[in-house]
Amino acid sequence: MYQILLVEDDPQIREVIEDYFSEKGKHFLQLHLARDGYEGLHQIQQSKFDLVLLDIMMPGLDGFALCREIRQKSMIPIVFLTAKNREEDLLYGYQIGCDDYIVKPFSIAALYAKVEALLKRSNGLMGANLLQVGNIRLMPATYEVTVEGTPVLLPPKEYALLKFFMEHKGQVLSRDMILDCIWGYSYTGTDRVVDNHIKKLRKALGKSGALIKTVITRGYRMEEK
Amino acid sequence: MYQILLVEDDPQIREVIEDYFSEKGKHFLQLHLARDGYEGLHQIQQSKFDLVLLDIMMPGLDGFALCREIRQKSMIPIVFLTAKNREEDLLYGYQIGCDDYIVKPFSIAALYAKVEALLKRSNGLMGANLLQVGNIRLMPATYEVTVEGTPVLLPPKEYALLKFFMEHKGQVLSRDMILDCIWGYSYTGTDRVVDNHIKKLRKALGKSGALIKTVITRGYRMEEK
DNA sequence: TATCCAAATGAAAAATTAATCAAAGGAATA
DNA sequence: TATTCCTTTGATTAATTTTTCATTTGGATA
Repeated sequence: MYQILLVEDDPQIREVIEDYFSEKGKHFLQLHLARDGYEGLHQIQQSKFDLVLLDIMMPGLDGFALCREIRQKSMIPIVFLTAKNREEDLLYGYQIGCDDYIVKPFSIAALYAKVEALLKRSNGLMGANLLQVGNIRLMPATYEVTVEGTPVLLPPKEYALLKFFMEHKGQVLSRDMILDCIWGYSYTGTDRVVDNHIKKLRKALGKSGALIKTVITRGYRMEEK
Repeated sequence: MYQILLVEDDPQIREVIEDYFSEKGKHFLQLHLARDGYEGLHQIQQSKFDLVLLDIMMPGLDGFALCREIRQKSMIPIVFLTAKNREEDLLYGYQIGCDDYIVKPFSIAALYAKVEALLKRSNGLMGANLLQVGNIRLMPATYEVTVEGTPVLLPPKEYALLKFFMEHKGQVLSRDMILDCIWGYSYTGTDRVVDNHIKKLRKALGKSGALIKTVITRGYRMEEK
């Protein structure tokens, strides 16, 4: 039984979603409600969820802030519910790691379908805190990495690098950012280190190493695929 | 020019942040330093700031106290810098009105990105985050460019050129102006470079390349539509 | 309209800049 | 101590930027 959390301040929307989900997904999922960001945060700290539906505009702690909070420690799928077609907001949402969004006024059926798809996708993968890109898999809990099913042993820096890339697949990551995040801001050496570790990582990943593309003058990017 | 105040007792962190911000944001923001809560409070009473970075743990007046103090009269964005993952602290931080926080040891790049995003958002400038002309779209945050939905990878100069045109669509931009803005005042070469990059850019944009018109003897202009 | 000149285009070579790679010394770890 | 890993270095390769120049286009003028 999947546990879903809906964080939404509009009681009417809460009710509509609850009705639909509890009917359609009664053998499949269970919807929990939070009336604002703080309540949502509290619930997330209390229990485990498989997916979170987040309204962006809420008094107090808004959807973005809550999303960042969640992303500090979890990769569970997050879907933003956003009023209006504010693409700028969505862009920001993607930057901080949202998985999808849906624009109000939306069709409940569409939302349900989205949720179902995300759950299936993350089933046994992300849900169990597992990162997957292409046929590279990384288990943060055990530090295990497999490529096409066969285990690959990575030294710490390469592992951290791979994890960082997988956590931010699709994004261009500058050498500066990589250095800050993996080496720490007190690191003073040259940024050729990054190149070299990228090289080693690509080699270690075999064919899948090609998923890490170089974006000249800007850094590197892992293909979403 | 945005005015940022950093209140932090650790000289090393102050220095690292100052260095990074004064380099990265030199055309954009100005960082002011305070060594403790009292100094911070004093500065805030003296001048206007657009954003405050607050260390939580400081001798004397701590970050929370200072935040409450600031919130008495101002809603400017406040970002906490907090050691360790002390969630109770953070929760309390949100309650007294902080906008975001970042956990030490943090990535300077991440902090910078956060600050930039908050400044833009609080200034309603976030809309300027997605440029669209015809069916060309450019996302400054991710360097992504799409034409009719399909991604186009542009080399740095071409990207900068396109961005410049999209930011000034409809205007005739002289080669001099383009050189000054993209190549910089110190560039001394010929202005045929512009022509050539225009040529490559048009080619890269396919049919949409025709949106960049040449205005003979005056320069180039991007059609608004 | 024909002619001329100035300006813009396009292709390709040259120069510059960035990324890759291998090797070796140093540091950390077992 | 032995081993593995990290970092630096510099040579090599790749990509991008700039220049050059022949060709084409546009606009003014006779």
